[in-house]
Amino acid sequence: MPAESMEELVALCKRRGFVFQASEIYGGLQGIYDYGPLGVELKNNLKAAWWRTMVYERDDVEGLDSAILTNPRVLRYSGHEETFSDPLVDCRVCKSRWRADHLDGGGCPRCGAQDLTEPRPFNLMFRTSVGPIDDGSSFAYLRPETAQSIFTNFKNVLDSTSAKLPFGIAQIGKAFRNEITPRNFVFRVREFEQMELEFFVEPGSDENWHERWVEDRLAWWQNQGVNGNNLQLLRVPRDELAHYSKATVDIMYRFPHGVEELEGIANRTDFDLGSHTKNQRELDIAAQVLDNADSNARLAVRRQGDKRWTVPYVIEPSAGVDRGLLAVMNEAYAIEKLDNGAMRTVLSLKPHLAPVKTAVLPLKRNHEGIVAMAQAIKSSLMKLGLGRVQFENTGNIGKGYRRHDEIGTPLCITVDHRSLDDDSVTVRDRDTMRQERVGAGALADYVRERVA
RNA sequence: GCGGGAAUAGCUCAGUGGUAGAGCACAACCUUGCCAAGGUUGGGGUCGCGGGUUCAAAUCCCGUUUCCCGCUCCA
Repeated sequence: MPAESMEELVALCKRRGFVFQASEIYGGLQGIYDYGPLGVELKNNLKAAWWRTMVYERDDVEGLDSAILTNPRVLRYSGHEETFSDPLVDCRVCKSRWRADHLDGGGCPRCGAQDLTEPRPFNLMFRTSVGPIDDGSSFAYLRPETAQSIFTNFKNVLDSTSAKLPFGIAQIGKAFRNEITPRNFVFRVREFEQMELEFFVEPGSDENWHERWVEDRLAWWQNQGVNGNNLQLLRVPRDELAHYSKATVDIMYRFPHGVEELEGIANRTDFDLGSHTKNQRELDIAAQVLDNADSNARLAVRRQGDKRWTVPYVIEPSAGVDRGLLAVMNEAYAIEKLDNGAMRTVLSLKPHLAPVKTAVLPLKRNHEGIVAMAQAIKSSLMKLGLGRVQFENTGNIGKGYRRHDEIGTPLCITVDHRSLDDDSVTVRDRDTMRQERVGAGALADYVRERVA
């Protein structure tokens, strides 16, 4: 049962330390958020799951971690300087906002009024000055997507790994967009994190690969605990496609605020490599690209047989980390009525995503023997390297369970009087609330099987 | 950026011009010992921020920031 509203999730995130408003003590900053102690664990786990699937479990993908500050030329030839800078005008009569380049000069398209504001450039890309002198002569953009630096590193990766088509380059990292309206918690924010794969294929095989990636990505989200009923595919209409795209399929998720994009899988054709390559005229580039006199690299592969240079097509599965976190949290969230009539909030996250893997609770708070044994078990579990193990000495076992239900801890291990006699503990399952008696010696395997 | 709503303790809220409150949560101790238990005690708020009106402002006025809801963008 997902949350009824975004507010419920926001409240839980704040209360338990998943997500905070950035710069909060100074009034915050619109569309910017910080991840707290549990949020960073959940986010890291989600990213690790993506990396495992996209890089470790394949032999045709390499990883990359490139810089955020980007030479403006990259974003000029990528088309971002052109398309990410929209002059906007406001209608003073009906208060609507329009892109100046979409107006035909006949006034406001809605009410026809001529009382429009002057077009104001609205740059969706952040820029910052580089070097000690801030006179605008030397600046860099904060990348608006992680994709471009994958393209600009195409030759580096190709030359250093002997990759052959089809192959991909994966990257997880921050990107920045000066959104007009940040909204809906961490759904649309100005500083966000992307998980992007650029998968390079032979032209002509692109449509097949596109379909395959859509299926793979849909399956992946379900493996993260997202119910397939809350996912749907949207084939983006031709007139709404991004400037680089031949076809895009969005994976839409039923967020608390509505059905919106969780991941986009685009067929970027040879637009990007074509845009960034030198000697464009010698290559057979299908996409319309800017003449490029600045690039010093040929971003193409040479076919073995006829020795022709080919600019690969690119299939791009591009997912939002923050949105993903919101989705898996929302899916896991439930408020349940217990047999005794009390309520509990439970976050039934998949164990591999849970911020805390196990909690160890002494049944009696001030009992030296029980507390010492619980602490010993905590350190031994910690050494398994499965993730966070928390020692929870609340003095009230029920409260401890409630707390760990709410943050999604899959297993709670309780040390009681009997533990001191027979060296066993009870392990309580988050979802069923059932307990099992486990010998301390068998605990490591028991836990490993269930939370790894 | 425009229009509408909101902001008081960690949370949920009460408090309509006169010395900031409750419940829950949190901390300590006692009791209990497997699903938010009981008792005692305690910490915590310049009422989002800035200005104005007033003898006096959480309260009235103006501005501002952030969040939420509608218009534009999209991972």
